[in-house]
Amino acid sequence: MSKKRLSSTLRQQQILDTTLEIIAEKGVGGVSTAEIAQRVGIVPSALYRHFESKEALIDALLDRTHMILFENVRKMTLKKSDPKEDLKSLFLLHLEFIRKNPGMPKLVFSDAAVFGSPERKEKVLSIVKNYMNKLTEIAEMGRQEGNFLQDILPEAVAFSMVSFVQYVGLISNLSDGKTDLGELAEQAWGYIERAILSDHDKG
Amino acid sequence: MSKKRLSSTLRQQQILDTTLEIIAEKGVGGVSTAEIAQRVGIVPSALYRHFESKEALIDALLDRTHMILFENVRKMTLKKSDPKEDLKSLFLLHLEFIRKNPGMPKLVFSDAAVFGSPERKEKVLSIVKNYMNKLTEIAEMGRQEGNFLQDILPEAVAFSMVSFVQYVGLISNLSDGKTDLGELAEQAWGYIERAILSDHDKG
DNA sequence: TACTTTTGTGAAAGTGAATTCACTTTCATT
DNA sequence: AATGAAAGTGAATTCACTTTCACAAAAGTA
Repeated sequence: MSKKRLSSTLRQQQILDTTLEIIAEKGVGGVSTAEIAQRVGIVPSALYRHFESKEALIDALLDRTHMILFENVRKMTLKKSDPKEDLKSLFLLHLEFIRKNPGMPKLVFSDAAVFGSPERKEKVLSIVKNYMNKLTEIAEMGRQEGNFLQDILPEAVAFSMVSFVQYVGLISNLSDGKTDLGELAEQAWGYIERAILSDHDKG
Repeated sequence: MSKKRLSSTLRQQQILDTTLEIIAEKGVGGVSTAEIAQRVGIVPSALYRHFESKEALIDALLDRTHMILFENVRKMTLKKSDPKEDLKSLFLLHLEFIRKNPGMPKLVFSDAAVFGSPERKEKVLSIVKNYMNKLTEIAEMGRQEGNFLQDILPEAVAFSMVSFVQYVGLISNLSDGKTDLGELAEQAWGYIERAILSDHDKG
């Protein structure tokens, strides 16, 4: 009933936000125009003033997610103090991010992404690759600048991070938040650390 | 047209096989009674002679998958010759298995599993836990019997294996089989190996 | 062969969801 | 205030499913 009118650009962002929220709760498959509209406070058909179709909406969300993700990872840098702690804090930043934005990994790793149209898959693949490249780059920088990380495998950092996100996502979804993410992360980090850090970095 | 009648137990297995095939291609969300029936060579409504509903069919498939997976992992054992090679061959067995049964990880890690009913999630969680426990057990045995694997972290093996499956699955799906799984596995193994094997095992 | 049970068929009913469209309301601009 | 464009509404449409049901055909059994 609230005849609040919003400019299209604002409404669009609001719709995308809401959709990501629903994805966080129910996954991409759980998204319906009816629910988006209801949460936004408009009627389903009104969505079509802002997006051509539901698929286009998801694509737009993917694009926006790509940007945000890229922005976020761009800001991450190693502080080259204690390289080991540094790397760990990178992981924790990561964890913090997916905690605050639980919809993003669920969108990127969703069935809709994996089994979508070729264009959709292309899009998702480029997100993942881009992301991993950026992470690899960070690790590479850390290796060059720090005098401790000589034996690091930059690709291993990227690989581990992505695996990490997937794994944490899986477990926390399945166990309905009953699992302590912090603890899970600590544990996972323990394994990952060994893969990333070289012998003399460990002791 | 083919008025071939099959006993229910046979038909049931055939239906489950076909469904898993479709899942491998299109994901759980891509499964329809129409397509199952068509591939099996019967009419959609005939499916209801064998399963109460489509959901029940997926549940049955999950149960069967649980059994097969458990059987498979039960057969895996370390041969305690060269522990490093041994562990690697365990990974390769694993890879081989998911290559031959691409539907299984896609079913277990699907949105339908992750966002399904509480019972469904319970079921999937027990599959994953069971599986990881078994893997942990194997690694533990390897550590006790072999005289090289003293510094192994059994849980790290399980963790790495699951991450591995997820990661390989993701990349191979997204890149449409254009990625060489063998190569990807080699690379991933390189990272994982470092996480699992202790210092003196590496050299 | 006759009878019963089981499996398969085809049409139809029921569902839920995306999308279209003619119409209305709001807002900015003049 | 008048006008036009943009945003919102509600009803209707379409579509792809799943599921039900009465009937037919096959297999098993006596």
